[in-house]
Amino acid sequence: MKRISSRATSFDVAALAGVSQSAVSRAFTPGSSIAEEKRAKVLEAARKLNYVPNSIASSLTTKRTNIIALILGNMGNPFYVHVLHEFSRRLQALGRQVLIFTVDPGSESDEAILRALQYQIDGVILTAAQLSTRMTSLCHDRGIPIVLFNRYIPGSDASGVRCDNVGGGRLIAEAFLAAGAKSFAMITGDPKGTTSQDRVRGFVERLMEEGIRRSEIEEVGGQSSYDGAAQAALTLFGDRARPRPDALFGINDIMAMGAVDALRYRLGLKIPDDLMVAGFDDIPEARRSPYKLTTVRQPINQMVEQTLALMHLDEPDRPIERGIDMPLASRLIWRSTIPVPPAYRSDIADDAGMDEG
Amino acid sequence: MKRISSRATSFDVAALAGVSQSAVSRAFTPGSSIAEEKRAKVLEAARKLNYVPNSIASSLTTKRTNIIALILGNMGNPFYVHVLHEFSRRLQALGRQVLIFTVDPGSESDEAILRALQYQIDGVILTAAQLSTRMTSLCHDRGIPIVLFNRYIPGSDASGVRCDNVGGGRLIAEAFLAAGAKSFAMITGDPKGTTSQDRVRGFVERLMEEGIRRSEIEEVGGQSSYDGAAQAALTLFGDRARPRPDALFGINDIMAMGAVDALRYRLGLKIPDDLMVAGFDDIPEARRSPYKLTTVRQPINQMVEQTLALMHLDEPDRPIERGIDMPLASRLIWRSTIPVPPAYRSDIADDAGMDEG
DNA sequence: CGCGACTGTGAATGCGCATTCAATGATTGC
DNA sequence: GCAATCATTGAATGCGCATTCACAGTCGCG
Repeated sequence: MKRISSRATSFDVAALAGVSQSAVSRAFTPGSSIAEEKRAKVLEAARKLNYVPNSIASSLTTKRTNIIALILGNMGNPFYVHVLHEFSRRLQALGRQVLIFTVDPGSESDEAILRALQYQIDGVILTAAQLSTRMTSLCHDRGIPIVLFNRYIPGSDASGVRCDNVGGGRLIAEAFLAAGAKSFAMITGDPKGTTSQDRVRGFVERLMEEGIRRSEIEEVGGQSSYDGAAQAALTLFGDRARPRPDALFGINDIMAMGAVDALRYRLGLKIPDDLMVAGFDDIPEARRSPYKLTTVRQPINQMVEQTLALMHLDEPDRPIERGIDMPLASRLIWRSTIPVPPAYRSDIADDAGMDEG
Repeated sequence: MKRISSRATSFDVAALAGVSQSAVSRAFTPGSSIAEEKRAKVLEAARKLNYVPNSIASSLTTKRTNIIALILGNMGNPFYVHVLHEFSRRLQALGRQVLIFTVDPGSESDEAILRALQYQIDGVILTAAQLSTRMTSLCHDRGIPIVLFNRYIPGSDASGVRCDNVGGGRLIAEAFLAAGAKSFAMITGDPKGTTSQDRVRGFVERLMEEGIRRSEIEEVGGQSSYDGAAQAALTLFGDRARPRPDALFGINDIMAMGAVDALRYRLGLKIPDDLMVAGFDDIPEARRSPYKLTTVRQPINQMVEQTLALMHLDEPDRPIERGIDMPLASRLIWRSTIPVPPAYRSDIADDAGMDEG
């Protein structure tokens, strides 16, 4: 059998149903003017022919493909996997589909956007990747909304959705201080990403308010992955000669998890007895028994919701909002990697009943 | 600014370059007959106009969209996330993109395939979901290859790619037996999936060869997730009155991990001292220190490779191979959740240097 | 020097559908 | 009962591009 075989077209259906091609098109277009009886006849004929409307052809006239490009920079971080899942679910419910573009973490996404543009996508969601202003205007000039997820780009026209990373960093510092920590370390991620930068900034800012000098806060950058963080933890804490910081901030949960495992299993440290640790994101994995990570929760659902709102897919003619950046509130989740000070006892996370889904 | 704004077309470019629209088309089609000098002129004009070829329009004539549908049934299992990542990378390298369809685990994927068909995708990869034969022929009739990944459907025309799950189940049983286990339990997943069924079958088969009766092998089904398995582990082992099996087979790694954590942290059991555990898949997470799961490795790269080969995207006119099902060999990875018998000492996994990527 | 074999080119066509337009019959309001 | 509205309908058109076709130069080889 030939690969390009007989796919019935709307004309074929029209012929079988004894109506015009217009009628077939109307039968499949909700809200268009067609007699119920005729529509039934058309659908019946379509069924007989195994007719499936060609949405590629239709988007040629409608200018809408119902495809959203999702540019993913770091699938190794479960946070983005959950984001992907959530977008896929929500967009499918809205009659849209997600077209995936993966790029190397931290690298330019220009090439991916160019490819996306060829598919005439209705919108772009960008996670974990850089973006040139040229690409932003390329999209905007065509009326295609582009939303930066979990990041922003200073001076960029593109709108972004994120949580208050600076505030979250402060919350972590606050928690460490409340638990009595005196010396601090950080494992940071992509130095070009505003997300990592902001978390560091809030964290450091708060510590400096307590008279701690920036130079006293040890920092090691790693690849934004479990293994990268494990490596970084070893370089930070592996040297027995140096005094050991008693609080470690992992810039995101997956890195904090890598650090925790390295500290425990490679260096034999007890957490939080020898050393307290915090993460950021509150990915489902952070709740699991081996970790019980104290962390800052990102409001993923709200963030997804706001992203969809910014794209206003149902009102394609509305002008695109430029440069919007309203950080959502983040919240500290107390678990077991920081000793809980009495004042916070009532805040301890009750993870029972929370399903990973 | 209007949402539908000026996207330059090949005619605009042609006008600016002083050539025909055909020439523009040729300039962007590798291997077509056009003078190098003219091509340069066209590209220059295209650059000036920010022209991006409309691949939607072109696929109307070429009948190829370069889009592959990936139907995902269980994003909660990291195994499928790695699969997604791998397909995305490989397909992008081949100039294709992945369109995501998520369905509820274990549910029918017919509706998703119908939606995929509307996008005139060039191929379908199906993971973790059921499939009716009607959909298979719908795809095949249109010359669209459909490959079942990590499963097969008995009597179906669709080809599949998977590893030898029966053999893998046997390997697990073998390992338990070699380590001296006498009583056995299983936590199984989707009862409709051949993957779970086959692993169980191989496992049970091997045990029965040793004179163990099927009825002696305890079994609890759970949702195919970390939490589902944790729950199942509690119902299996939570009852102190009953004698405790000394070997537990988690039908995949994520479930084995859920079980391990529940056993350790909820029931205070030591692994492998009180109880040995094995998983299946060898996801990167299984290597991590808290788990060090003894498991069966699925050859993901080979499986992806074979899937692409079955779709032979570059030879669209070649007839589609029907009902192919050649299980790939799987391999036992010894880690720490089963005591390693002397005979297997040399097989212990050396995970150093293996990066999660 | 001459004729077939090529290469490069533009005009024209069609891919499958949504939409516009004008026409039809049906229904309503007064 | 008559004009005015309304709901349906099909023919025709165009979306942006690849491809076919016919034609004009070019080249090679005898």
